[in-house]
Amino acid sequence: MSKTLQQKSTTDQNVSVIHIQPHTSGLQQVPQLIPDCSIGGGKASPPSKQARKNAVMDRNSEEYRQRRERNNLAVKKSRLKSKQKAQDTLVRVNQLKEENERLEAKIKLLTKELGVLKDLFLEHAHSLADSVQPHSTESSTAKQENT
Amino acid sequence: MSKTLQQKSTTDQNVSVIHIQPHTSGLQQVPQLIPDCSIGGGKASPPSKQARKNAVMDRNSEEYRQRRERNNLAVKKSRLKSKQKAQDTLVRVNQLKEENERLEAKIKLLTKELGVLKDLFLEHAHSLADSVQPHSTESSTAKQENT
DNA sequence: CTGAATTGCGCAATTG
DNA sequence: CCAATTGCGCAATTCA
Repeated sequence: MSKTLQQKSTTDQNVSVIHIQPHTSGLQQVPQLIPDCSIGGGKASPPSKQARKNAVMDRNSEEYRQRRERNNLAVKKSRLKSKQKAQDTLVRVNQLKEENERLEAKIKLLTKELGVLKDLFLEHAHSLADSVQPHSTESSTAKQENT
Repeated sequence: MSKTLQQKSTTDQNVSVIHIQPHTSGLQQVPQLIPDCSIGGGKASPPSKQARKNAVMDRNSEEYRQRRERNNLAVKKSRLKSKQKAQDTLVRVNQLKEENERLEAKIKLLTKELGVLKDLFLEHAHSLADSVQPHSTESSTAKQENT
């Protein structure tokens, strides 16, 4: 029942993996290094970031580590958010359930009240009928149920 | 808005990572190899599975690979289940919302009916009052609201 | 103890 | 380019 019993070191650095060839294995051979796609082309390649992406990017590169760390942070954030939302949904379900019970109770009450009033009405009707024609006790015993 | 555009290779094998020191880095130095904790001790170590666990377990070991594969499968299964449940919860929310609307509509209807009947009653009451004492039109105009 | 199920985490590909 | 998502595998734990 423990939820938070994992805490490697927060600052990563303990993973020390060496993804030889991370993913790209039998799918899309990433060009190991692209000399210079646009030598005298358009606007002169800004720094040289495009190269890094295609050149497997050193896993020791500071650039790389910074990116990874930022992404890890983003991932954590995203997952937290996701879990929060899920929990909120569960709460919502409970609220709706309660609301439902309240409504059903109210319906029950209203239905009961309605029944009482209708009965009273029938009695009155009978009284009136009796006072007009003191011998009719059969055609007015029907009741209505609303769905 | 595309959801499923990731498909490395399903059969793994493309990861080819080499977690030098997987997790245990600054937490609990796993003894690289335990000679024989209980040499002439208790009951003689059964087979040799205990060793494997403490001995970092070769990442090339078939034992290891099989375990990993099974776990990966279990993980996938578990996550699928988890997502399914989340989705079901969302569906549940919608069902409850609809149910709520139905109930509220019904309440509205019942309330209206009740109002009509009550009005009829008041009229009758007035009629009766008029026929008995033709000059009392103030003490019976109150209405009741149920909460 | 054993194997399946969960869970936190980091990686990489995508998406926005 | 950057942050947010998402599928995935690893390892530690928890369950059964």
